[in-house]
Amino acid sequence: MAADGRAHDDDAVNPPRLQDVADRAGVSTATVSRALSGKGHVSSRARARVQQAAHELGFVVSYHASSLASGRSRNIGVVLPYVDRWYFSTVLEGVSAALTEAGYDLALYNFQGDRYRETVLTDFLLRKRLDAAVAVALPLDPAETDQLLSGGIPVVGVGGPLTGVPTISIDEADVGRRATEHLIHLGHRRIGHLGGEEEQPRYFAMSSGRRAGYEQAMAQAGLPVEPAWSLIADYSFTDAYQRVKNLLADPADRPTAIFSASDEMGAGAILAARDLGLTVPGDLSVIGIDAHPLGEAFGLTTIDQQARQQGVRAVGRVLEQLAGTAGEPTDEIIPAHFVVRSSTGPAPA
Amino acid sequence: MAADGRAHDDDAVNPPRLQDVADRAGVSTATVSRALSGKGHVSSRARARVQQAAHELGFVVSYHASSLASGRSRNIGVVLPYVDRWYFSTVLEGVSAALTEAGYDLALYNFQGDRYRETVLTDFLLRKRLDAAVAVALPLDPAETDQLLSGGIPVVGVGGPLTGVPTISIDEADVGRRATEHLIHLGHRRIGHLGGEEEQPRYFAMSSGRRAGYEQAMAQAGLPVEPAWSLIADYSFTDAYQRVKNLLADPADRPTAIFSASDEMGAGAILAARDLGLTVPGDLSVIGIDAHPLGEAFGLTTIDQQARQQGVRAVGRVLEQLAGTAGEPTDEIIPAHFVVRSSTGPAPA
DNA sequence: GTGAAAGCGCTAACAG
DNA sequence: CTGTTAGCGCTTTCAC
Repeated sequence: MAADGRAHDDDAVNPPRLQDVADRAGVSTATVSRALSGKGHVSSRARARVQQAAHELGFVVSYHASSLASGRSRNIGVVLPYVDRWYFSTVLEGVSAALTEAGYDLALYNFQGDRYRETVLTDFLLRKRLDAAVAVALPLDPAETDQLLSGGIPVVGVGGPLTGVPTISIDEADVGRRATEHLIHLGHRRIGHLGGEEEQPRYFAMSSGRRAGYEQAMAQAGLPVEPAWSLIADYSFTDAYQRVKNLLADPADRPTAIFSASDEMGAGAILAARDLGLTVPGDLSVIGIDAHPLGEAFGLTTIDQQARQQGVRAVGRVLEQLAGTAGEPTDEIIPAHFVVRSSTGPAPA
Repeated sequence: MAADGRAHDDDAVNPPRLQDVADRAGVSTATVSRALSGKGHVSSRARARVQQAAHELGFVVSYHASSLASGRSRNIGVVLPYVDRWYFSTVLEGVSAALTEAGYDLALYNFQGDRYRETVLTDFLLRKRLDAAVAVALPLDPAETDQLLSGGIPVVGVGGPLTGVPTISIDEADVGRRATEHLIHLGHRRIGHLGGEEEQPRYFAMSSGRRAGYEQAMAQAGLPVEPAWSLIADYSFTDAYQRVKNLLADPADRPTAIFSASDEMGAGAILAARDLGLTVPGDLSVIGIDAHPLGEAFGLTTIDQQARQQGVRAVGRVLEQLAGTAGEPTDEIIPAHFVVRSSTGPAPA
């Protein structure tokens, strides 16, 4: 048993407990707890012995026990309707990064459209294993919000209207207005809009803000909003491609520019135009919102909404609340910047 | 206080405990526990009273306490290198769905490339709050695998080589071979390949399997593998677009078909071809792998690798292991099917 | 079928 | 600065 590469002969069965570390370091469990958590005063000598012992034993605290005793779990829930769509997975990436950095675990709750909306809200979220929650683009109704809040934990929203909860987002209307004005300043007067699915208003309330900005800019410039040029797609490349292709099919009556509420749809619009033999931006200008990586190859002009950063900030806010250093529970606007590429240009003569 | 819409006047402060339910139902906490968990025998009368009381109190078990006492947490970890790339987010969606369905919580551990590889493996995964783990496309080295396994919990791999752990995946080489043969049977002899980044072999070992299948098919058909036509991209649309554009720029020496290891890259290749005035499939045929939604609008022929289903199956396997009903810890191959669209056609004369 | 009681492993007063 | 001592809320033998 001496030739064995592994350490001791008693390290097999049960994982070491706090008591084991205490015994080995010759102190009490209370001291071990303090030394390891950094809370409370411990002599540097004792601390060293404890750390040494803990290391030798390969000790790691049991989170269940720790959580039960302390009431805190270093675990934060992230609730979202989708996980396989660009905006959501990008926000998730940001949330995940910030949480890992802060030493928190991340519990993922995915509605999957509406499939588990009810289940997640009632069964999962309330098991009191969360210190806080981040809700991504979830326009919950008042009852549902109450439900979410009834856990008594801090909740921060991202990218969607969530009344009663501090929210991180871009200024949807402002972004819509600026995108439209960009086209107007290029001389376009026949400007169409590609917006999000209205049949899923619970999730895509954001698209209505962008549309509002578009209409506002058009009105301000004295330009008509042509209903036939207001397309509704499901935020996907393919759906936008198809709809825009239909829109552009009639040479006699089509816009010279399109403001798309998302880059994926914007890219689809560009492909549709090309497939009809139109040039971009010669015959049609397109601007999107997102800074989706796909836009690069299409030369898509866009407004970066910093999705990842939205997630990072949400975690920042949540941690502030947990630390008790939070200020007013105000909403926070993430700045959005233009990324001008080659899909927008002067209106054709 | 009677006009208050809410129930009792004592429901404010602390959440109800098992003891509260027991008191109200007139039984012991042991009976409540049995009745609510369904384990052990309880008279139907007692069960009814308990459920009634629990419902009235709005009782929900504390998972921390439950986990500490039972050693099980109904919480499963998912470890992956990215969360904002198609394959990973799609697998995650499948895992998430299956887990929610089974009543398990999902703890997300995201390496973010290599950024938190170490941290996740050492700090997070070992806190013993997981019943099992699913590792997605993580070619860990033996030491890391040991680390992952040292928690003593079942681990199932998805889509990547993970020696010592049962893995769910497609047959990479077979898929690469079939895709290539599809092109060969269409009469193509000048066939290029668009593969994954070799500089990230830890994650994209899968691409080497597809490449191997390609080379195998080419050899079997007596066709040469032209090194200049073997492109390496980073799995992104934009990078593929750029590289393929460069490849196709020389009319004198270019392939008539490309087998792309992913749909995103395949779509990028199609756009590149079009931007050079080439027609697809007239001048160039392209086939990808994935069934990525983006492929539809491009008419991209592909092989569906059922990414979501891979995630679902992984959960199935994990639950089997947890239930003790698992068979041999064998690897499992997910069938992959052709989805023929318009990007592949007869080789030009 | 049901209750009593002993923990699960850790934290947090409270003394000292 | 450190040890003692209660629990945290639930599960689970072990008797009855």
